[in-house]
Amino acid sequence: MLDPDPRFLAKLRQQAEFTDAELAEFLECWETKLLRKKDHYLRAGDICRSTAYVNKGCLRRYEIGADAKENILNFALEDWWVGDLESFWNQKPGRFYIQALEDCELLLLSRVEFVKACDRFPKYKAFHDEKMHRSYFATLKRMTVATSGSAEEKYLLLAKEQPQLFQRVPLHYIASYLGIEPESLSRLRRKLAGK
Amino acid sequence: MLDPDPRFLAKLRQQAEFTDAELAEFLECWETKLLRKKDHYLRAGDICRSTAYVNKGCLRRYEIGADAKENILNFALEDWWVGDLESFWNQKPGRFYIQALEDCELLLLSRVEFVKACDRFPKYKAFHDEKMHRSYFATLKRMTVATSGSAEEKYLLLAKEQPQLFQRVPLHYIASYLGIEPESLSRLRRKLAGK
DNA sequence: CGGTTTCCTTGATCTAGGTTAGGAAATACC
DNA sequence: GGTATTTCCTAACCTAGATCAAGGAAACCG
Repeated sequence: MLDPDPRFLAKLRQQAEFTDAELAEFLECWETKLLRKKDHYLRAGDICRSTAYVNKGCLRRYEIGADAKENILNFALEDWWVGDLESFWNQKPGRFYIQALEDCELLLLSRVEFVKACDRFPKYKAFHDEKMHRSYFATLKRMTVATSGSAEEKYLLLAKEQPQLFQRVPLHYIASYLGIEPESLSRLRRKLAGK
Repeated sequence: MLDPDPRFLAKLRQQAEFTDAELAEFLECWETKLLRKKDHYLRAGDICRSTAYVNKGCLRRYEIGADAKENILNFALEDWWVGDLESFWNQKPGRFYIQALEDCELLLLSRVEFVKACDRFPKYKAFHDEKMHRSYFATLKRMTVATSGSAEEKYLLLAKEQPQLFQRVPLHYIASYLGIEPESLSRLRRKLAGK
């Protein structure tokens, strides 16, 4: 049934300090969700009703700006968490889209089960809070990168930090993530290749 | 001695649900810190050892990028909180500078007292967590604004949302916040004034 | 009070990246 | 197997904002 990535279990054992017995009980609350390429896990206006772990596949999170352009905030590969934490937190409609770029397998814990689990396993609540903090700090760092420096710097940084993305994500999505047009990315790559 | 803004007390009473007796005890742990214009409350490399409330004055939070340029992340007026949450959280050196733009009066709760207070008043811990979440969600929103749209759009948005800033903060700092050069801001304002 | 910063503006020039308009290779679809 | 769509690239031109250079006004300081 549920067939979690070993890293999923390792995290719960190490970071949330679950025992094997607790883990077995906890996993009962989770369910598997399959997404076909291009399916959306979440759309703007939806309320995020579960926390999700990427067991298999690759997704992108984006929003649509006032100018009707898609603006990619991040990609999620295996062993990442996806969702709209704000919407999940306050159960109000969010503004993000989360879409599968490949066929995906997500592990879901519904909001209801999440609340129960936080109650039953305080260690899990602490684990989730910690995740939220890390996510906050990562966003702050990302903001620094996004607002300062040239497209070239941002490209080189991404190439260094997440080279796997280039094997799995079309370049025009990478361009959107970098905040430039596909044409500019193409030019940039040609320039860098010629060096 | 401690002479908090009424809004400071109101927040603790309403959001943290402190009783008057608890409040009196809690306030004992706080201290006042005065900053002269241009003094720094925090510098890159410092460990943030207190959580601070702006009782009076105006500050800017900025970082210095790889290109040695100052990059302003936000301003803080009265009734805002300032600090480096990441550094305060994990007690490691941070990368932000926080500087007084006017003579300021801050109310500080040291890290040590903070930990005690979280223990003694779980409601305060919840209040602080909630603040942290709001701060996270605000950063996410700010990221959207910062990475999409023209300088003009960002300027008009700021003028609408924080008009008080223009009375108290030099324009070249506003320019830095908007991610443009002072010259560009000057030209932009002339263009808008002529309309 | 005069001198030095700090702050704002203006003009001329430059450039990264946007825009527009193709067109070819790779994939998916019937 | 052939058509349609998606993905990726190229080239010519354009624009927002950076950069460089200069000057003036206000605030601050001895």
